[in-house]
Amino acid sequence: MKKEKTTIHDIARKLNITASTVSRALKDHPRISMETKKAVLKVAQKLNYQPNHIAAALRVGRSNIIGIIVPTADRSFFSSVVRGIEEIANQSRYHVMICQTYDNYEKEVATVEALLNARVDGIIASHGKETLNFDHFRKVKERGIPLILFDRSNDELEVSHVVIDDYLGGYKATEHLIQQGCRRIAHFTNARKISIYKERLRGYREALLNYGLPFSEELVVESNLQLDDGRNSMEQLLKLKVIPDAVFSASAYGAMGALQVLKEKKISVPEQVALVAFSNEPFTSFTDPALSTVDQHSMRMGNAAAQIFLEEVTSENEKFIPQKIVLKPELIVRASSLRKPNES
Amino acid sequence: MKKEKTTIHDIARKLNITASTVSRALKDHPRISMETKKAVLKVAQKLNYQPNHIAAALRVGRSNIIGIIVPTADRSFFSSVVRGIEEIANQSRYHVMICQTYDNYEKEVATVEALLNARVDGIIASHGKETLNFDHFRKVKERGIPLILFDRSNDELEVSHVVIDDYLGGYKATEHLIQQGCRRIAHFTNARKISIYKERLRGYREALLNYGLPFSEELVVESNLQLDDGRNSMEQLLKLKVIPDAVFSASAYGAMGALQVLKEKKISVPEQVALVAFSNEPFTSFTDPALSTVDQHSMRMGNAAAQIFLEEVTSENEKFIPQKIVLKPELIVRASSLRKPNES
DNA sequence: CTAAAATGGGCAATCGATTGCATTTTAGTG
DNA sequence: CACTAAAATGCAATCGATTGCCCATTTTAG
Repeated sequence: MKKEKTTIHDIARKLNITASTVSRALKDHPRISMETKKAVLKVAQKLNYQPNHIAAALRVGRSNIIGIIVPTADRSFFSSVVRGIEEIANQSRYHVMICQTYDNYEKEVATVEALLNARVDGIIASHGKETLNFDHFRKVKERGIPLILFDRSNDELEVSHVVIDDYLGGYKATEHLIQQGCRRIAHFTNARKISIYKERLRGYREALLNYGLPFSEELVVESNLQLDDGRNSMEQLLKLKVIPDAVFSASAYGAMGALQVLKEKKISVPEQVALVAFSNEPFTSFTDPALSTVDQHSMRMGNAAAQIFLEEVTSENEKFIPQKIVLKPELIVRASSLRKPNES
Repeated sequence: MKKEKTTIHDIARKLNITASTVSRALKDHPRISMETKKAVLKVAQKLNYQPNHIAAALRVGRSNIIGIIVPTADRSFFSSVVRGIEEIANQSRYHVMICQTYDNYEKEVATVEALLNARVDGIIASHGKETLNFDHFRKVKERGIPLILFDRSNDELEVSHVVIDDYLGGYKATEHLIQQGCRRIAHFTNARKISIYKERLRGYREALLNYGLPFSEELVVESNLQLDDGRNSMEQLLKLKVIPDAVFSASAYGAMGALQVLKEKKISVPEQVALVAFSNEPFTSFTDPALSTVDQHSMRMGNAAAQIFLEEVTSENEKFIPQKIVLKPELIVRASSLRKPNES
């Protein structure tokens, strides 16, 4: 394999000018004549010149890469956020580098380290469920590089973040169930008390309260919210003296598990037990009945995060005041919670 | 924001030695005494030294980054492959940079360019559906950097690739349906004739032939294989004088669309129409009935691709002979095609 | 017709780590 | 104690692009 690497020096030599001129010509610097620019461009073309961004990055101290850290890229929510980020970032000639932590704390710390060493210009992250210690993120700020958290976030950290109003989402979901006539609504929440789940729970609780319904501990089931957890939680609920007439799950997978169990036991959904889930994953519209969900406007979340990054990176020198953007979630009503079709 | 950047020179100064020694000490070079190494490590720690990989990359000409190009990261198949790649790559201190093309040709070309300029050490890619011209990939090889294609690939290109035996997958799926008693099996294929779909179709055809069933053009429906396409294709099939008693869809989403239509029309699955789909996306086990699928061993595919990369990158100088790895797909039988439960 | 301004480029340092080769230090041997 | 091999470290060039500052022509203005 021949790796004929063309550099600006090669171009310069060919034209009997210096590398500086070539560099400027390529960047359309005003101090270079049209003639020279054209000549340079032509030779660059002929020699198949490819700029070495590494060299440039070293010199100017910027890599034009945004590091993105997500627990996993295969959840529609996260990949949509990434897409939202790319949409904005690409317009400003930034590229993204996506890293997955698989919700593993060590891997998350290592990833931050790696991105820092790769000299990314900023990091947009959603931390894992295990993450309780945020020193690694603090380090990012100390190094003076923009950090934006999304979805899952942490208030102690003085960084920008864009989240959705989990409280409102929880409230809306619960209120909807109440309006559908449900009176004994259960809730699946995460055992790990990260804020998004606490907020969803709070919304659930407030809604009950507002509508004069009792809040009952036995109806709140903690788990990891995966499919099997949802199954177990549902089975647990079915053992109660009085079973619930609705379940609001803080995750789509959890709701899916519940749905499976209900179908296996021939309990009709939504007539006997109505279901609403957080996270509008695509598969939720494929189930039978289709799951009502709380949509998180993931794409918009990515847009917002990227936008903040751009602002933050340009206002570099001055002290940037961390921004906090809270998006409103949207309730998407599908068959799993629709008891009165006319009200839709 | 203070960006106190510690370099090896700072460490050197502190210890009255040279940067070379520090560099070697940090890399555990045998020519450096234990004492010095310890001292360097200590100071590095104290000064919170973070190596600048960009500088190193410029010098040694390697970035230790593998670029991954996928149409979209939010399909379970692709994200599993990525995970498989990471698994292997991380062990050898490589990081991955995931880029999505959204099946857009221009974006794919631009992405290759960007990765090349970012000086990645290798590219592992699955090209988009639109891609017919492979010059951008050819360029990668010309630059002497390893390129491995997976899943979707192209024979003209003399590069390594790891694919599954789409033919076998198509054959197995069809054979299974025949064994379940189906005699009039339809097939959803992609309108764009990329090889994976051609192979699946070929497998379907061979199976019919082998079992003495007629191949009928009217039973092969071309589309883009998304959810709505599946719906349309199914509706089209239902208009035939004699409707099929099974559908083998080349994509999971296509099968999902068909399933929806069948349920809406109260046509029982699998009794009246059995279904099998390619791609074992997680949601396929959530549907009702659960979809039988052909699993592509995505994680293993990623492992293999990364493995090839490593081999290729180490045998750098000698001419590397492109490897071709073909994985065997696995048929996962679920309710959507199980007419005789006992045979499972 | 001349000084000042504009125009077009060149020089050389720089970014931070790496590495072949040279040099110094240490240890070992007779 | 001198001498040499081995061990430990220093020197300086290098990777490729960028950029502040300086220099030489031209052009413009007065």
